[in-house]
Amino acid sequence: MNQISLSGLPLGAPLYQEVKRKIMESLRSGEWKPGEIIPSEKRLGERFGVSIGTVRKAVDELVAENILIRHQGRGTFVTSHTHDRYVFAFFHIIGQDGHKEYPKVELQAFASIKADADMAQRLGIRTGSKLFRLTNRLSIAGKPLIVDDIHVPERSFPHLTAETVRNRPGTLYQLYQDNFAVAVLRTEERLRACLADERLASLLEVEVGAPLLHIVRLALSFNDLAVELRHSYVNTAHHEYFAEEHQ
Amino acid sequence: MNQISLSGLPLGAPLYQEVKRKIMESLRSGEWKPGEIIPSEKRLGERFGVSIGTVRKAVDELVAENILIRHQGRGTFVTSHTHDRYVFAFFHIIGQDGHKEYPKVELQAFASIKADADMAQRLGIRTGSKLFRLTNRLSIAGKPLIVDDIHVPERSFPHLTAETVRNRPGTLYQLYQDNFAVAVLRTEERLRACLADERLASLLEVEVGAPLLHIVRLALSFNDLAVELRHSYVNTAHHEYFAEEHQ
DNA sequence: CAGTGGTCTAGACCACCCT
DNA sequence: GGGTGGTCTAGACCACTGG
Repeated sequence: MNQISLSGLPLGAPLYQEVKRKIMESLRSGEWKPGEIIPSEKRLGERFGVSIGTVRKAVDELVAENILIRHQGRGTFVTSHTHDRYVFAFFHIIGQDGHKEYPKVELQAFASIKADADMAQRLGIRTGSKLFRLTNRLSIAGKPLIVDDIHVPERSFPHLTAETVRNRPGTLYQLYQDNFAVAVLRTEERLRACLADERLASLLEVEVGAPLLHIVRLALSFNDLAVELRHSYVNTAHHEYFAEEHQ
Repeated sequence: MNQISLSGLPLGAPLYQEVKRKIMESLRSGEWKPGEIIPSEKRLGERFGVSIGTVRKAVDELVAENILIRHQGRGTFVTSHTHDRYVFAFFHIIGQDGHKEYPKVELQAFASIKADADMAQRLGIRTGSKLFRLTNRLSIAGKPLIVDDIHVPERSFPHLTAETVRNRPGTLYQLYQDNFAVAVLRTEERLRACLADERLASLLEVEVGAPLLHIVRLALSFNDLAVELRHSYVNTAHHEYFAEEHQ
């Protein structure tokens, strides 16, 4: 059996992994916040007692994971959720021409509910825990395109209200980040085809029984903590879900 | 306007990019074939007249792109399509339990056709060019799961026959690689929901009008050369398409 | 101009694999 | 043991940014 140190890294782990872990710890603790600059590589090397090359290797990995961003001549910054970034990273729906356009969002419903077994299992919480449930309708060019049923644990988003959601300046993930210090770093999506029921048909202005793309998205933060469970129903008559695989 | 050198890289490009380009050129030319070992980093440094660190940076990127694989103590190897690799990299369908199982494949049809405008545009060839069209049916536990309509340019796969396809030892991508020196490096997939027509209903043993996941996959090789266009129709009653996004 | 990240070098030492 | 990739260092120089 492998020995594991308190940090969660194997004993004798590379120095740069230790540095990376320490940087992530500072990010998680809020020492450096989204959008802010972090110390220069030289200073980080001094702080952790390693050479610049070792800091670079740690930062390289965090940049590859889109947690940090380097700007030559300016410095290294903590990645921040912005509208453009959201559209680039997490919004996978494109038009038939391959063009990506972010839709207009209308909040349809906001409620406090209790997690059923499926939700609880996916979110890693106890069945019966309190959740907020939001329903959004997304439209492009005035035509409904997507219905999102979004579930977030109340515990992570205390005192969230429909007004807060409705009046947010940017995307929902920006709201999570700015108002609740919850950083969405990664998503897992599971897709299937389904048929529109009456509610979806009405919201999406399609016939009952029309084919829809059903996406179950789990959004994760540091340490793979699940922060949001989202069911999206997409009318793919004139739009598609795009995915790329680099072997 | 930026100046571009003959190699396609901007003038004054980093040395390691030039090294990377030269390594890829050797891969494309077949100097090092899939599964084979390439020269050690020390030898590559001597060959290209750069330090080991620079070679490492070039190889790092090719490893990140899954074109090369490093094995500590053994050497660096050209990535080869194997069954496991295919399942890991390109087969995105998982069971409801999250388990990935590769299906049994039956060739249903094999024909020579001419590219229509849509196929030609996606494959980057002329309308009317000759294509092979293969139809596969994939089943798990004896139940039909996926129908694949596969189109490849005859030019890239001379003298391909149904027998060659039927008697291949591994996956289709292994056949491309081993018999035609065509390496699939990357795929782009576009997903939508559709309804089963009579042919699909019959092949997948579902009702006409059942919802299916329709995947249009474009497989690409070096220089983003399109090598295969594949329409997959998936019965997602008990399986899902899985995608992950790292912010 | 000073400070930052980006590139490149040269070499040391380690862990690992094969023979 | 000899060769390989993996880590780490120390320093030089370049390109870019901002004041």
